[in-house]
Amino acid sequence: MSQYRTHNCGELRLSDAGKRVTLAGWMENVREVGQNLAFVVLRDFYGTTQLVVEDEETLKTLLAQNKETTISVEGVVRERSNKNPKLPTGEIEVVPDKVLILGRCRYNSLPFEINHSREADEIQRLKYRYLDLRNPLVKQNIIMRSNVVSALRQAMTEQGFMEITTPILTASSPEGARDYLVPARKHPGKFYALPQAPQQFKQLLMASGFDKYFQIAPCFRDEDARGDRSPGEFYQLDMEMAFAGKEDVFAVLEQVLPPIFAKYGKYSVASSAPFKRIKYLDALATYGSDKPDLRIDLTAKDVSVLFEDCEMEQLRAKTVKAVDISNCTLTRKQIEKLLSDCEVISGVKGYWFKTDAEGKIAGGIAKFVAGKEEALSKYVSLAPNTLVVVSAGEYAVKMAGVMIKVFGAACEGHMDKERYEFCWIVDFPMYEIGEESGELEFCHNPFSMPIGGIEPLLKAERGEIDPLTIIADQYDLVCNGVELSSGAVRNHDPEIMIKAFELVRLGEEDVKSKFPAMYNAFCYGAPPHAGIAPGVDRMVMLLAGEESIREVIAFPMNKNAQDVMMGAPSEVLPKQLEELNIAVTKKAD
RNA sequence: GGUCCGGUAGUUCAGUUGGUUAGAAUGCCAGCCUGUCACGCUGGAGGUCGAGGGUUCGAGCCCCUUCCGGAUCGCCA
Repeated sequence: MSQYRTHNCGELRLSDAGKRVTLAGWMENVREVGQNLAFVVLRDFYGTTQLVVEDEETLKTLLAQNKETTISVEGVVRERSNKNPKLPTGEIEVVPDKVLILGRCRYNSLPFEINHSREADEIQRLKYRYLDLRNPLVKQNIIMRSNVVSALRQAMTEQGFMEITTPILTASSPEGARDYLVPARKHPGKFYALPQAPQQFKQLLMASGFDKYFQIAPCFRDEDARGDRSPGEFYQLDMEMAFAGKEDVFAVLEQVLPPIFAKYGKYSVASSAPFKRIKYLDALATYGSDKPDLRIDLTAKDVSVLFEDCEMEQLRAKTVKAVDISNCTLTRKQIEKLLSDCEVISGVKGYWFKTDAEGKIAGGIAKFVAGKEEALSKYVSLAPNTLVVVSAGEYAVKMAGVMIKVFGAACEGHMDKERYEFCWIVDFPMYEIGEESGELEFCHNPFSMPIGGIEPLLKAERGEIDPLTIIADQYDLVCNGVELSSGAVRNHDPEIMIKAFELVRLGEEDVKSKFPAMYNAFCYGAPPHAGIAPGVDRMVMLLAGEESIREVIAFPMNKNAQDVMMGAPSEVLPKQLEELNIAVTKKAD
C-alpha cells in the first residue's frame, strides 16, 4: 500500500461507504458554505473526490493553504445527502479527520485557471505547461497519445515487425531540410547532425538482412513551424520491409491504422481496406490538392476553354477552374468573406457567381459568364441555388483546392465531418523543373525507384520520352486532407541510382559522396524494399480532433522553436564553447 | 524573409467620432452564509492600455518606429 493513499481520487463509489481511506491530490477548490461547513475538491490523475470538512480545525488548516497545494487526507467514506450525478464519485464524499500538507502552492493567484487553461494565452500555457497539463482536458490528449503509441507498437509487432533504434547523432545529409548540427568536441571543425528521419539507417537495415523494421522515431528538422507541423522535432512511425513492394506496405497500414482510428478516434472510420487510390495528377485535377479531403463532395472542373475570349482580363488565363456547390444558401457577404479567407491562404484571388431560385445567373462575375450558360452547364451544374467559385491563372489549381476545403466546410451538406476518410496518393512525378534553377530536379527524394526501373531513365536519356513523364513508385497516405505520411518503393540498385542522378546532371561520384554508406551497401547485394513513415503527432491530432499539433505534445515548443518553459535555446558558458572549439564572437551592436 | 490579424487588471475580453476618474466577467483579499458542486451575497484591492517617438488643448483610440504573439506564403529530399 502506498505511503500516501489507499485509493485514488477517481475510484470511490457508493459501495465504498463506511470505509476508512487515505487520498492524496491537489486541492482544486474550497467552497465554504457556512460557519463550520466547507467542501473541498481533491484532484489527482484519476479524477476528483469531494471532501466535506465539518470541524473548525481541519477547515482552518486547509483554508491556510492556497489552491493547488497537494495534501493527503485520511477519513471515512460517506454517502452524500446531495448527490452529484455529473461526477463518477458524485455519490460519496470523504470526511477527513487527518490532513497532511504535502506540497505547498506558494501563490494564491495562478497564471490561469486550471480548468479553463485551454482558453488562456498560449505563451502562458507553454511557460506553465505543468499547470496546463493539470487540466484533465489537456491531459487527455497526452494519455490518448500514449495509448495510441502503445497500440501502434503492438500492432506492428503482431505484423512481424521488429523495433530497432537508430542513432540520434549522425552525419549531416545535404538533401532535404535544414539539419540541426551538434559540434564534435573531439573533432574540431566537424559536426554531427540530428537525423531528419532514419531513412538511410532503415534502408541499411534492409541491406543488413533485417526483414521488417519499425520504430517510433524522433526526427529533427530545422524548418519553420505550422499549425500541423511542430518546429524542430517530431515523431514518425517509421517502417521498412525487405523483398516487398507498394502492395505489401499498403496492406500493413490498411490493417494497422483503421482499428486504432476506430478505437481511439473522435469519429468513425469510413474507409475500409483497400483504401481509395488516386494518382497524383488526378488528385490535382479533381481536388486541386495532393492531399484531398474526401469528406467533402466538391470537385474542381477545368473550364479554361470557356474563358479564352472573356472580357474580364483576369479570367482570360491558361487555366481556369470552377467548383460548383449545390444548394448553397450563403449570402453575398458570406461568399465574399470566405473567398477572402481563401485568398489569405492561397495568395490567389477567387471569383464567384450563383444561380438564383429560378436558375438565373447572378452576382459576382455574372456579367462575364452571361451567355455562356449552355457551354458552362457541360462542366458545372447550373441548377437553381448553385454557387460557382472560380479561380484563374498560374495558381488556379491550388486556389481551387483551397476553395474546395473552405467552402466545403462552410456550406451545409457538403461535408460529413464526423468520419475518417483515408486515401493513397500514388504515381508521383520523379522529376520537375526547379523554379529557381529552371532545370530538371528531383521532385521529392532521390531514394525512390522509378516505375519501370531503369528503362524509362534510359529512354529519357536517349530523348525518346520527356523525363517529366517518369513516375516514381512513391505514395502518400492522406486522411481528411492531412498528409499522414510519405513512402516509396526504394531504389536499391546502384546502376539505376546513378542513372537517376545522371538525368539531373549528377553522377556516380555524387551518389557516392552524398550517400556513401547506402551506395556501398547496395553494391554488396541489397533486397528490393519499400517503406513508409506516418507522422505520430499528426495521427494523434486527427484522432483527438485538434487543430494545433501543440495540443498533442506534452512539452511543445512555440512557433519560433523555443521552449519557453525550459528557456531553450539558451546561451552557454564560454568554457563550453572553448571545449567545442567554437570561437566566441561578440555580437556587434 | 514577405503578407494579414492581434497586444487594455493575475486571466479572458469590452472600450462609440480623439474628450470627465479606462470598464465587465473571472480570479485574489475581507466579511456573511450548515449541503455546496461554475455555491451564493456584500465590500475591497488590483492598470507603465507591449515599448519608444510624433500629431493634438487633449491619445487606449490617429501617424511613424520597434518588440512580442497568431494565421499564412516561402521553406518542410
